[in-house]
Amino acid sequence: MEKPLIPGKTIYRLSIYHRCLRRLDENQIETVSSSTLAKAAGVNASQLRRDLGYLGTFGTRGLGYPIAELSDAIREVLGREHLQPVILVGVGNLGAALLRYDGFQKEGFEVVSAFDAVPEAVVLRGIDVPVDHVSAMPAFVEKHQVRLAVLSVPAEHAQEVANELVEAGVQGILNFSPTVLQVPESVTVNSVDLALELEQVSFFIKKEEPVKVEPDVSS
Amino acid sequence: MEKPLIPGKTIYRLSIYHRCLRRLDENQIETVSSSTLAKAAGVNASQLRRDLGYLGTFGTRGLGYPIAELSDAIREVLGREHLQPVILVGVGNLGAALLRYDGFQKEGFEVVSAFDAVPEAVVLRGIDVPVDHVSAMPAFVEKHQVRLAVLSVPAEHAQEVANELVEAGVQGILNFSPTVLQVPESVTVNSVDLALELEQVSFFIKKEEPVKVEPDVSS
DNA sequence: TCGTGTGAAGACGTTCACAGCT
DNA sequence: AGCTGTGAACGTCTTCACACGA
Repeated sequence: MEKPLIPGKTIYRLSIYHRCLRRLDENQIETVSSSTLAKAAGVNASQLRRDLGYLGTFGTRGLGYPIAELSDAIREVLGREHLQPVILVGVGNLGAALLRYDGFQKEGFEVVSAFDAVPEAVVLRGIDVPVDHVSAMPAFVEKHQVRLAVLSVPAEHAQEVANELVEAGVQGILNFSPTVLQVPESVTVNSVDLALELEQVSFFIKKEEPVKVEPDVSS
Repeated sequence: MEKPLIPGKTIYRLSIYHRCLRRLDENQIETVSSSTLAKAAGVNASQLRRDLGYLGTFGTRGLGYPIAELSDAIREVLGREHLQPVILVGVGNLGAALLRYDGFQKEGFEVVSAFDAVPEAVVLRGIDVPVDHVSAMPAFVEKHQVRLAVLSVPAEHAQEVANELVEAGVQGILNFSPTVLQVPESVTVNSVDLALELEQVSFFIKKEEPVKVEPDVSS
C-alpha cells in the first residue's frame, strides 16, 4: 500500500511481454524461456526475469515459463480482465484518428464516447463512437463512472479541459497536447508529445554523421 | 565523441524548456530563474539547473537565465537551426492525422513527402504533402538525403517497411506501430505505442480506489 | 540577498553472475 | 544440462545542500 510495488517501467514492459505472449499462445506454443521472450520484446533476459519476478514465481527452472498462465498473471496485474471505458475529448485531426484507431480496443479499452467544442464540424467517416458537445462531458463521466480520458484538444485549451475532466471525476488522462498539465496529485497524467518524440530521434542521429559533404557509401 | 555527453532524458526536457522559453520570449520577458522555469516545465528546479549545466554556463547568479540567449543555446544543441526534412510512411488513420498535424512544423520539422501502399485510397482532405506509392520511397530518400522517417503502417508491415527505410539510408525512425523493431545499431528508433501509454495511465489509477461500492465524495 | 553551479548523497534501474531446482 | 530466481555490483538519474558570484 505504501510503495509502488511495481515500477512504472516494468508495467510498460509487462504490457509488451503480454502482447508477445498472446502471439505465442496463438501459435500453440506452451512454454517460453526468458531469453526467447526477451529477444522478442527487445529487452535483456535478465531484465525480463526481474520484471516477471514482481508477479511472483512462475517459471520452471530448466524449462521456462508457461505461456497461458503467465499471460493471465500479467493481465490480472494490469487490471485487464474487463474492458475499461475511456472517453476522448477533442475530435480534431488527431482525436479523430485515435477514434478510428483499433489499438485501444485490442488492449482492452473501449472508447465509449467522444466530445468536442464543435461536434457538428467533426467528420464522422469511420467513427462509430458518438461525438457530443463538451458540455455534456461531466454528466457522462459521472453517469458512466468513467475514470480514463484521452485528451487531444489544441494546446491552448488543454489545461482548461483537463480541469473539467478532473472535476468531473476522471482519474487518469492520456494527454496528446504539447502542454505541461497541472493536476492534483491524485490524478495520473501521461503525456505523449509527438513533436518531442521526433526531436528525440533527431538528436540521436547526428552522432553518427561527422561526414557532411562526402556521401560515404561503404557497406 | 565517446560518451553521450547529454543524456536522452535531458534532451527531452531541453525541448520542453525551449518551448517554455519561446513563450516567455514572446511576452517580452528577459530573464527567468530556474525555479520559475522549472515550475512551467513541470520539473524540479535542481534538475533544470543540472540540465542546463550540460550546455555550459549561462545563468547569472542572483538573477537567473537570459531567455533569448538560453533559447538559442538549446536550439543549437538540439540541432534546430535549420528545418529537418522528414518523410512519413503509412497514410492510414494515424498517418493522415500526423500529416495534418502542425506540431512537427512548429518544432522545426518538415514532412516533405508521404508514402503508402495504396496512395489512391488516401483521403487528401487537409493534407498538403504529396502522397506517393511506397516503391518510390527509396529513391526519394536518397535524392533528398532524408534522415528521419515517421512510420505509421499497420503492425504486420512495420518491420518490413523499417528494413526498407534503413536500407534506403534513413537513420532515425519514429515508430507508431505496436511492434518491436529490429534495426542495426546505427539506426535510432523511438517507438510511441498509443495503447501502452493508455495502459500505463490505467495501471496507476487503480492505486487510489480501494473503494468500490461507496462513492466517497469527500473534499 | 538572491539564485546559479556543483560535489555528494540518495533513489532508481539495469546487468552480472551464480546458486539451486527440474 | 538448461533455465529460473535473486543477491550484489554497477550505472544512471534525481535531489539535496551549500559555496560562491552578482
